[in-house]
Amino acid sequence: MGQDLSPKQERILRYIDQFTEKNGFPPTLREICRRFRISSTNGARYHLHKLGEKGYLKISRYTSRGVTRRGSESHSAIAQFRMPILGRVPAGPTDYAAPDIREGDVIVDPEFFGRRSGVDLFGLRVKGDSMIEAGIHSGDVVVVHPQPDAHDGDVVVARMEDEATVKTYRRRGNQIYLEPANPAYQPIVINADNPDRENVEVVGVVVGLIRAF
Amino acid sequence: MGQDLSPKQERILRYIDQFTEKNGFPPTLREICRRFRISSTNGARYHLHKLGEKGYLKISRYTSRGVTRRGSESHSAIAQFRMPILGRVPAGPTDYAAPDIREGDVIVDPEFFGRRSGVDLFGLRVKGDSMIEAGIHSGDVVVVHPQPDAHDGDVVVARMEDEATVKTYRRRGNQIYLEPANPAYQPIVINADNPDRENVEVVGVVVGLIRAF
DNA sequence: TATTTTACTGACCATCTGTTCAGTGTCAAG
DNA sequence: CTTGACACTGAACAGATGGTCAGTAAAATA
Repeated sequence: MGQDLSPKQERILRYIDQFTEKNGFPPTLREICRRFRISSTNGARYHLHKLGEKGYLKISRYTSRGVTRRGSESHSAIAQFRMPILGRVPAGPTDYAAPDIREGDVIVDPEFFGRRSGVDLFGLRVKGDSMIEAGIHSGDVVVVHPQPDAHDGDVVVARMEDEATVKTYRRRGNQIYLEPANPAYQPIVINADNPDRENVEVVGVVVGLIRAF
Repeated sequence: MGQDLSPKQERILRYIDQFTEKNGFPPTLREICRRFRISSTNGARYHLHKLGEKGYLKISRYTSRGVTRRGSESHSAIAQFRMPILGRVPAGPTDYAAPDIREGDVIVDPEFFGRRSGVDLFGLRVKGDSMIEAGIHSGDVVVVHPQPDAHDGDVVVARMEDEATVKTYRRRGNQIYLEPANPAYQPIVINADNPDRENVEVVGVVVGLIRAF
């Protein structure tokens, strides 16, 4: 890939990268025109839409500066995200803003964990050895995407009463099992018809793990 | 710092972060107004200029979407480090630049792994299950600090012949053991007086681990 | 109690922005 | 010579955008 671009298109793409990196926002049509001595906005527009068709740019319609990088290299895009590490499970649905339970921050790369953006990810420090056979040890930080449901086999963070646990989510018929990866612990059963029972709630899905030795 | 902001100002700052992360460009005055139910652009403008004065935002005059983060970004720029992920152990001492074995990049936070700088860290994708009891699974990426020696108990990356393995480093008298964390595998013994023997070499110490689910 | 600060409203303006349309010159292939 | 793709020009337009001004209601401060 990259061979399907004309020299000018490649230069324009580079300019958009540079401009965005330098200013924090993409250029307007007219800013591109000035840079490349194109006297009509439609000239720049022509190239941007070509680049859009080829998958190198995303163009938001009727949106000023609505031209952003897409695709393979993904280098100069700001992939980093400052993720809060929490000591215990957050109270509200996604309201992890409470600073009293914030242990610190880590910079993570959402792309590594298969997400385009890291906006609502949070880290949770694991206590206990209930998931030791899944390679999740006490002291590890799991990267959590908050969501109230999960797929069969997902590793999830669940809240029971006031405690948080990391478990594997299993669905068998209308029964939901939260299975620990440790034979010393018992799985938790939730009736799918009435998930509120037993005061168990899926907080989110574990999308990653980081550990410091 | 951070205490000099009103709750609303903090929320607006968070919104700008989230919007920019999601869309690739900052919001307009009116987009901020809509989000916070402010009916006048001057209401949003008022807050943005407060945030600008306090150094949290840079505001480009007469520029659409000309509002960008300051401060937290420069803070995170120091901590962030783009670490190469390698598919196999590098050949030379710290010569991991060879692009043919570079699998990709991740952005990591060296501080999380207890290092002030991440300049020479590299990632290594683990194959095999020799360290499964230490919570290191096949497919995990270990964060390696290249160095030829280690302390007793360190998890290290060692090269034997052409293969790389992750092992626990143990020193007993003048004997060095590289112990797998899997009873199915045998420990490797190195004579401390002559480490070159048996063609075994410590490549570096594992300082961290990252895993995508 | 009086004054200042905070956080806006509402109206309006000049300019900026993306979009559209009807053409134009260049160049290579048929 | 003709056709068609490419890379534009030039003009016009509706709506979006940042900026300005005068005023206000509530809260904090003196």
